[in-house]
Amino acid sequence: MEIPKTYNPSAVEDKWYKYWLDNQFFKSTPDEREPYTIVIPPPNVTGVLHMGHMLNNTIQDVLIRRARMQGKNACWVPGTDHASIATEAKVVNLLKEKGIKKTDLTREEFLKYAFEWKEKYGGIILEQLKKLGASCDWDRTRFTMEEDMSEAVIDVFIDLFNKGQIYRGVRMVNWDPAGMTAVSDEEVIHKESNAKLFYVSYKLVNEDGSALADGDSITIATTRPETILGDTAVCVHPEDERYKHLKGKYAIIPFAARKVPIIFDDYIDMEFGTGALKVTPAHDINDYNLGVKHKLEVIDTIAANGTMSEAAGFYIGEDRFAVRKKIAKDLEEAGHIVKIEDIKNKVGYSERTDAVIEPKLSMQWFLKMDKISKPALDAVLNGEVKLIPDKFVNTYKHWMENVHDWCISRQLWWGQQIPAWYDDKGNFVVAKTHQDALVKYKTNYPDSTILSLKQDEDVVDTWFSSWLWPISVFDGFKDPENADIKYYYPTNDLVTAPEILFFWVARMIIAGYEYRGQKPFTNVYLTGIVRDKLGRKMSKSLGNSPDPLDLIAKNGADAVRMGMLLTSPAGNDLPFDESLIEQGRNFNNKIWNAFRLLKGFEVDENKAQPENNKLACTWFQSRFNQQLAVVNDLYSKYRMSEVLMTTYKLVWDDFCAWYLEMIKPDFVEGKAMPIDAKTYHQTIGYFGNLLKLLHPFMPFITEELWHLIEDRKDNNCIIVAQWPVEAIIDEEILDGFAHAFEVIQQIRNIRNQKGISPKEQLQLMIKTSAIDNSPLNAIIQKSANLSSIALVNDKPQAALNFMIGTVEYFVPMAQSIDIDAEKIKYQEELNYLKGFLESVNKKLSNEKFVANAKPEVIANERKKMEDAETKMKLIEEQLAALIN
RNA sequence: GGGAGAUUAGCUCAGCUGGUUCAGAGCAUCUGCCUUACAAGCAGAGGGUCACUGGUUCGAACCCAGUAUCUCCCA
Repeated sequence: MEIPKTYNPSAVEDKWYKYWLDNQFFKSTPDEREPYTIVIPPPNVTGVLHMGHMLNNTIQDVLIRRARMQGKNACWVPGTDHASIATEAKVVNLLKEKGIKKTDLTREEFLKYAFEWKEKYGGIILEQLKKLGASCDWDRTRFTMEEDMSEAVIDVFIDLFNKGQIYRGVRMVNWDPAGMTAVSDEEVIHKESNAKLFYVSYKLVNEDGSALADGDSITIATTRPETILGDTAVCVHPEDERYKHLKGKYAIIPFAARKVPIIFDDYIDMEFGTGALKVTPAHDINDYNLGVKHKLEVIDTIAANGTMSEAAGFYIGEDRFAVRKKIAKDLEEAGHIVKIEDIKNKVGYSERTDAVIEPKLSMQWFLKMDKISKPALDAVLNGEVKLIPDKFVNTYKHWMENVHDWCISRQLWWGQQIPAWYDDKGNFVVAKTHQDALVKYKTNYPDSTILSLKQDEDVVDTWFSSWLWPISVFDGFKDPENADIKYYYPTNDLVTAPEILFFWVARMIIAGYEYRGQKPFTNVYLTGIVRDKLGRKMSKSLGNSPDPLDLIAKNGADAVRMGMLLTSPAGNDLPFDESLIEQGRNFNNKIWNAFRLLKGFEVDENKAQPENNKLACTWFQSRFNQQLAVVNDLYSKYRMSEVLMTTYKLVWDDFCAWYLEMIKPDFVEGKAMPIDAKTYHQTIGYFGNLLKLLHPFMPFITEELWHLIEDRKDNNCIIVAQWPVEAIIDEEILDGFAHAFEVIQQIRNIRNQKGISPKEQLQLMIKTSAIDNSPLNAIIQKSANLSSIALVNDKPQAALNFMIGTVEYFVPMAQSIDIDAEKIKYQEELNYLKGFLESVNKKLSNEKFVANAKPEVIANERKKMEDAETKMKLIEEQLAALIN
């Protein structure tokens, strides 16, 4: 059968994925082996696979596959989260297209639509992960809104409420007028934008309303004139000379004609604007704080949907941004505008709907964070939970030490409904069911005759369910002593993006200690953000992200996986370029062709193993073991791209370029000689070991070749093959070959410079007294295509020379040798060595160096000196010979 | 405004506790090759004032201070 010259992944990948599934290689159940567990960061149920997922899940799959090969019981739990805001927005839009308004539906009807939507589209992203090769235990797939997981969320809410950790309160929240819900601080994206700064004059009056004698107005600066109608004070700095005389005076709000006090507070930045700030406690967090401090009236002039409310008194029902323009014009006409400046400021946008966030006072549920977060802070500081890279520890610490209470309610239907039950007077109890609530209510309010309570309309934040993920995927709430949770928890590694270090990772650690008394995972590997060439984050909205599935279809999953991991050190951004995938594809092809070579060998079972091949085998064995140790060490440090690069070079350079060339049989009269059986079988063994090292990165091609290179039984798959065991490294052999390779490279270099074809045989002479490198001479002879290697005492006539270490080599040349060029070469070398020797001598003659440096450092300097002197002597001899 | 991090070859990155002939890797580039596994390849080569300015030290890419630029987080 003819083996194609290039590797074709598309035929291979689906076949093996199905084979792995059919043989249940991804499946995990508790047993006596050591567990190795990863819970997936559940992708958003509305999501489709993007480059960030690719990176993230490839890393998880690499870790899982390696652990599996190490004989651990590897369990990767997949699933999705319900993403309240995003999903509800999707469903609302879908209904709108059908002509159905959300407000016309009951909660139950709406949820029915939402679940239908989830059933239809919610699993897409998981199917896409399969194309990538993700070896998740799909039987364990979970969803944050499924019944058991939701029950856990409600139980946790009730528990925390009973512990006094959850409270209800009025707070300034980030209101998303499009989503009609509060969002957390972390879900607000601040963007720089161009704005206008309006300078507006307010009339000043005395307490009794009479005009002031001197000057009659104060000018404030604001970017939000539409909030003027909610102003309840004007604030200036107590030290500000311009305004000191206004103590006890009042300002009149335009249009509203309200009389509000001039207050004094050193919060004010005297430099900004006019140094006078209009105070709108209902619509700005800082103003709100001022309002609390100075006991100001709060007038909420903007309604939930972003239009002016009744309380505004003017422009009622009109959108806030329309009103901004309108009121500016009206103020202008009324003579209140002093000037308008262009400025840049930061405006908050909702991560989910992209609407401009409106700070708004509203009644929300909060989780107190001060006490509950303490163990989670300690765990990271004392290294019980490791962040990789550890530079994130600082960020984590800073956040956890300044943590705000967590606003956990959302004004949505898609999510777990808050288990709080109200009577018509606003009294409430927290309970799991209506029945429980009534019982509790009777106890708390024995005088009430009420027969039914109304459940809170809101749901909890999605993170309030996903923070339980590492516990709830193993049913650790429903059945805290079950076999799964006891076996798999705490999990080992979590792989996620730094963006959600706080809203998810920190909170999972908190929940872990609160509910299991244990960390949820040991290592948190924080990936970078995948960016395009211009440094922009790859996102659907920018349209700068290639479709991962197209990339897979075009290049194969193995090539894409490799491309993703080639340049992605933990925590650093990954500037993605399709050429990286090309490199992955080329590498696949290289491996494929190594296989073709091996498969093409004719094996002679009776032929004895030649010395050359025996040596080559010994060398490769040691080289492999040496690099295996490096790889294992790099894995332990989670340096994935370095693992990959090390393996890449081991395969390409050491195995293909050196080893295979050494053992490749000669051609005699146009026909390849057979290879001896021993070398052949050893080589197949090495190739298998290399495939194992590659498997976590390139699962498909390695599985394919695993089966093509040898006949194996059905269950003998590389996915479950044993990871190679570290073995002895013969340093002497490695050094000897390193030296031999240098000699070969020098000879090839000479060929290149002199334009001598690789086919033309050359001679090599080695100056004796040098080390006896003879066992490797045969190898050098073959790889450099030499007719002979001879030992000589003196430099032969008409020969080029080079030095490796302190050994001199000569290559006789039929061609004339440019003596001047040779002289210059020697002279340059000599000059370099002179300078080098000088610097070494300077060190050694420095008393302080000799006194302070470590003994081995000094010994090293001495050796450097000696080596340099020997070399210089040799070069001087050669120079002298040339001149004669 | 506050905090964190970064700056090393054309690009993307390593460089541990300051000391090995210490300035490295991959890609890209250049030169020569379609040599019987692979041109998605082979052989070889050239690229750097380690952002800048000072300091500490016998010795600095590495430690310290300042400056510049960039990124991220928070307000």
